[in-house]
Amino acid sequence: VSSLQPPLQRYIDSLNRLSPLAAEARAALSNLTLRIVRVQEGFDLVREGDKPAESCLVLEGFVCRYKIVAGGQRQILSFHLAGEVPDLHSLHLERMDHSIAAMAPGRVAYLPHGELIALMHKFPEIADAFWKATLIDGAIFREWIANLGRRTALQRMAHLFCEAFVRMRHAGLTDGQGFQLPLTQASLAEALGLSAVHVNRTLQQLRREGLIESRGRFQTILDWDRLRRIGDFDATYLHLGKSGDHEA
Amino acid sequence: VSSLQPPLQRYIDSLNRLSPLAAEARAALSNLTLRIVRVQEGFDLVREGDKPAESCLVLEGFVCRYKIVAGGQRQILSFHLAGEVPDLHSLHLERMDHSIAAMAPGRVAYLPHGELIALMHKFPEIADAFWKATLIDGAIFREWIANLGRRTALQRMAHLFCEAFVRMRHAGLTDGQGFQLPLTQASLAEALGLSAVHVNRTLQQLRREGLIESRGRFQTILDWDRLRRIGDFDATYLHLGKSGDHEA
DNA sequence: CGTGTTATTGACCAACATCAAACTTAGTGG
DNA sequence: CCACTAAGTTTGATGTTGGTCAATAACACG
Repeated sequence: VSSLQPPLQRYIDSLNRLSPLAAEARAALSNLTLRIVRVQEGFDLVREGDKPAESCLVLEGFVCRYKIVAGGQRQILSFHLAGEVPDLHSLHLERMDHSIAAMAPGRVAYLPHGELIALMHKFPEIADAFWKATLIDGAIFREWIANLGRRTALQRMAHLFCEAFVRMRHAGLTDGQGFQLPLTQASLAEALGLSAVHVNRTLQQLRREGLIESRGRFQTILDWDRLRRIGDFDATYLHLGKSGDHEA
Repeated sequence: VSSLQPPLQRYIDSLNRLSPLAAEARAALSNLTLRIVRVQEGFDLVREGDKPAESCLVLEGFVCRYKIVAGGQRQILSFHLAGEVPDLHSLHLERMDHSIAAMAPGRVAYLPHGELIALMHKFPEIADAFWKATLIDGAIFREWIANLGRRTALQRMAHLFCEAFVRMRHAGLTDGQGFQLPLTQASLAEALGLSAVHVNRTLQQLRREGLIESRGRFQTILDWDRLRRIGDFDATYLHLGKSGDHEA
């Protein structure tokens, strides 16, 4: 429907970094049919139990995957920026085992599975890149398991800020040491396995210690090196290539 | 090197269930070169930081993936039975972001990446099955994130027992409601993000309430239905096909 | 300006960790 | 077959982290 969606271009570039794509492959990707939807904060792009026939590319905004557990509480599983496809796995896994929600107003493009599959058959490099993208997803999940299982609140939060910063910087969404994190403290709590109150206190501690600064939802990292050490953060698991680490 | 390794056969069967394989594809898989290694408990099959040129198939025993965090503590990320390949992802992710260790004496077969890649080129169904296997891995990680983030010690443990039981039953490793779980309470603690002492107490609670029975490392599930409810367990995420749920 | 959401604070509580010791079990060598 | 040992399990006492509840303050938006 549309050409020249910059986030689609970013997605193609990121695939190309994972597995070099021929020019025709890139062209074919940029001609995918996009069903574009504008989303409000809180809108579920996909729901647990669905059997989707499309995957979604985030065009604008900020998206998370989550599960609801017994007591009705929510656990956030991952965050996704513009230019990412959070549910590529639904190509192969019929039924969604979690939901995907917008954390901020934005736009997403649904990509038909049929076309994606056709592209993979035609261009094996695309299949490789898709697979590799889902593997990196898995690597991030593993790091989150370690984060939730073995780190204190302060460490977890520091780690999350490090991951957010590195990923946003890689996507060109940072402004120096600052970046927009469109999350309420309650959502942060759902990602970190903490209560909202404790998130508030932990955040204050990070600020008190001069590690970060918050101006509304805009966060600035004041002492990257110490933040990284506290959060026990090592960007290897993001598999971003050379730019894995960071100089303040 | 060897023919007729039953665990290899089981692995091929499980791939075949994920994506139907032609007879020649199955034959080709069964002719893979196997570098068989006998492992002691505690042995690292693969180490974080490695750039492996092989993936490993568990032939016998019980294996886990883990990460070491800042304080030197270990977080277990997943368990793997005989007939599973815990590090298929290393086909595409150059550097290991975690380690894999034997939790019990056993045997593993290392499969050369080169041969696996050749098979994927020759038989696209194999590539599909491999990919899908790694996606299921990811689904299990997601459930573990929810488990660690939002459930109490008792719920987590119940959930882990449910997952272990269902997976083992699916692999034909159960004896009625019983199964061998070759884990110390300390390892259980490393999987559940708890202390060993608290694992002990929680285990006692499960026993006191008539949910499970432990005879050494042999566990018997006494009240599946209640255990499942307590652990908030729904086998969908295991993507095992029809036999997802269970009748006591 | 209201009005609803989000952030912050305080008081109190529960879950789980830590430490240290005793007890049990499974191996091992004599 | 027994004694010895090391690993794993169990227990008790105590400490800490983080949760819960409830109220207030700060924003954001129409």
